Amino acid sequence: MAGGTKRLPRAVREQQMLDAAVQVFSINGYHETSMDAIAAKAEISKPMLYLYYGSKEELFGACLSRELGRFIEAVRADIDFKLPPKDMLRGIILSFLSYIDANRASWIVLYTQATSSQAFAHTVREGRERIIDLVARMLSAGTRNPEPEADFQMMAIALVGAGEAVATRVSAGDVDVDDAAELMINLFWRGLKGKPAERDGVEASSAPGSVSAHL
Amino acid sequence: MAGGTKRLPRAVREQQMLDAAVQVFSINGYHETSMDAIAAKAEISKPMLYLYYGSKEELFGACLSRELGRFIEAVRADIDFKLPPKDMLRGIILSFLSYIDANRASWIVLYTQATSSQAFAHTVREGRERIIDLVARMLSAGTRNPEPEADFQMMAIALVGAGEAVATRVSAGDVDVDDAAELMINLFWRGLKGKPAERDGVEASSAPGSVSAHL
Amino acid sequence: MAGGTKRLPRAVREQQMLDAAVQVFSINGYHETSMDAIAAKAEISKPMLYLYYGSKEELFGACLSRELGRFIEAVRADIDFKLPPKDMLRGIILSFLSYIDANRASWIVLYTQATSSQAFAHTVREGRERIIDLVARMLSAGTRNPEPEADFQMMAIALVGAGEAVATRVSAGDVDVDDAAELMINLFWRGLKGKPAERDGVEASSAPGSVSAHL
Amino acid sequence: MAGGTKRLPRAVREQQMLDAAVQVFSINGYHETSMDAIAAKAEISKPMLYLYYGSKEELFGACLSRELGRFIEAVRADIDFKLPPKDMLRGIILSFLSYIDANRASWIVLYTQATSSQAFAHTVREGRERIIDLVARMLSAGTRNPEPEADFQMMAIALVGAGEAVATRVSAGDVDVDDAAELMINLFWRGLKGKPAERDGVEASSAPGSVSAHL
DNA sequence: AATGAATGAGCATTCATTCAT
DNA sequence: GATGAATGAATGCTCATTCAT
Repeated sequence: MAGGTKRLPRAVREQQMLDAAVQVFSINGYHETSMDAIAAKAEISKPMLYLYYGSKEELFGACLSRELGRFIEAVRADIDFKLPPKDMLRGIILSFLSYIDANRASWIVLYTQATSSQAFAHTVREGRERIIDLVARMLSAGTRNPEPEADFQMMAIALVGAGEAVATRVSAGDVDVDDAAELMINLFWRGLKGKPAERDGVEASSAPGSVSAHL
Repeated sequence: MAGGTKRLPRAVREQQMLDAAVQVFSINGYHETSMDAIAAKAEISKPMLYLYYGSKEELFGACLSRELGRFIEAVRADIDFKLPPKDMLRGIILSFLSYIDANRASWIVLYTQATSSQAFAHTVREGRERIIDLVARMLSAGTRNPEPEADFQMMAIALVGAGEAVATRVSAGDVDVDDAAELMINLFWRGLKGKPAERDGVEASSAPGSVSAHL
Repeated sequence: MAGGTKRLPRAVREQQMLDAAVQVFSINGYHETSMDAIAAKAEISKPMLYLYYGSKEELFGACLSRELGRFIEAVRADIDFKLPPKDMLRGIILSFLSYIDANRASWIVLYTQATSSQAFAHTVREGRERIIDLVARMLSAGTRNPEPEADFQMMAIALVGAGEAVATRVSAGDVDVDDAAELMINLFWRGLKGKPAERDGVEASSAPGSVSAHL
Repeated sequence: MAGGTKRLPRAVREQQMLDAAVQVFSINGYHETSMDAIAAKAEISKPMLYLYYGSKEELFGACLSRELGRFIEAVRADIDFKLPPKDMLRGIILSFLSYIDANRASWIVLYTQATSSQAFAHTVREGRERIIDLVARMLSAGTRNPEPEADFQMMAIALVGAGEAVATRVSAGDVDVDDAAELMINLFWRGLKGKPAERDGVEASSAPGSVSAHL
């Protein structure tokens, strides 16, 4: 009734399939999703899926790549290396969380799914690495001292990890993006020692009410 | 005739099975692991597995619970709420990372696996929540001001997320536990504004060479 | 109703399966036969087939081997190298044709099937080679002169080829085993030059009525 | 736009397709060959195949017929019923083996393939029958006595069977055509009783060195 | 208490075949 | 005349799960 037996150009079908696949995979997970289900969702026949993507694994890989690419692009595009450090940090955190908030179903779950099967561990790891590198570069850009490269990398890992965790809550609808972002910014900017009520400006590490004073 | 058919007390059998299951699950993942493989590893018959655990899902759930419990217990046991804030932070981070370092195969992979299937999302979320609560309470313990409960919760989420990300690297053997711990402590304690290089003592937020000065 | 859910020892089931498989394969051919069909015929479930034989190919291979073995054994057992040459020839031809006559469905068709898929060409070739060697040895045993080995081999190939062709007719019910055997014996014994009509004893190559006299 | 879409006269296309089909079928076998593969080899689209031949089965049938026809024609053309019997025999054997030797890929394999699927058993049987009739007629032509028709038929079956077996070796490159032909001629001409070193002329059934003396 | 034997149900994958252009 | 796009229908194979012993 809806779609049916339309003759579509290759490129269109590809996206149609990927859209359906991302959707179904993200709901049921990789293993629990059958090619039948994807075909049904895409309103095409199973052979088409195989014709275009070869196998379930490759199809998932294609989903992963597309989503990964979009995500990284979105984050990268929002970074302005000319801004002051803190604003850069704010920018990347907001970008990160916002993207995921706007693409919950697809991204987080795909991301989650992908980590479970060794077959995709590689792809995900690579994708995450790119984000981490981005963040590490940002950290590195904020300083002139030759801090050890490895340290920035490690910090980036922690930051991104924190971001993912918070993002998961965001995507689950548990928390508000802006609140979460603000909190992360403060947390990472001045640490637990100087925290957190102060929204900005006053950076007194000994400000009254700071957690650090007591923690 | 004789071989293999030992009559073991229930409790022993249970652990024997769980040990085998954890091991196989952690290597191959939940879906890629067959009950046959587990039975073989445990050197018992499949019906035994079903007799004791009812289903694959329940068996995995049992693995998850046991490992989760051990992990949380290990971390909790290492926290001393009477220590000064920073030492508490150091303690929990070290405890967290050390445990995972020592139990890589089992824990991280199980953890990873568990997140992929909706069936276990609940259990994992619950387990993580307990850790987060622990951390949140720790944060809360460090202050007297009535900071909003939710903020501590959020911070804890970020902290634990960072911890998990770093732990993954630790368990992969990519980084050294102590180095990672030190870096996290500094990062979280004084934030990016503060200088990570300094190992301790000197907490000057304006110390030369601090990342914060430039980032 | 008939077989059902009996618990049979491994060895029995194996034969039961092989019997069914040989039967179905021989009727429909390798490719046209589905594992479902075999399972149905054997009155067991498909997983059993896989448990016992691993794959369709292996199952067919097992059929092939069993039938091949039986056939070769039957022929070999009937050869008496102490008999006079012509009697040996008669013996092997009769044995060959009789076996096939008595096991039509299974053997010939299997034989035919097997040649079609490259996967089994090897096995069949090997089996045929054993028969050919047997025949070649028989030929060789009848002479003292050092005829070139290769010549006996070649002759054996021709003989066996003729045997297979005739056997196909026998198994198709087109001709009578004894008539066919007699004719082959005469043909091969004295060649086209000799008279095929004579049943025995009189071997006069110039006997009136011999084909050779005129062909 | 330009490439590949040549408008060819029907007859040419038909041969082009058949050539491709024969080639692919002979390499991979009937079942293992997909229409896609044939279309690709013929450098046309699949619908063309269906337009011209209706179905895979019919296409294969067409291949079979063409090759069968060529083969029979080749053999028939080489028979000269006016030659003396033995020369006729020599002629047909040489013709038979030579044709196959020169057309290995196509013929033997097609032949082999065809026998496996019941769908073509008929066609092949018919083709073989024509060869057998040819040979039977030749045998019959060599004699004046009214031997039972059936006996010539039977002998022809054996002869052709032997021929096929030897031909298979020839086509496999295992043996030389001329050697094989010479051996077959001798074998069939004077039988095992009077054999085989003597190339010709001397037909003494008791010639020294003959297998017959001892076999 | 313990297991070898057995299966229902499902899933990825492949083709021969056909429209719509 | 020629084809890219599309599919219905099978089929091999696996696995969680359960009896009968």
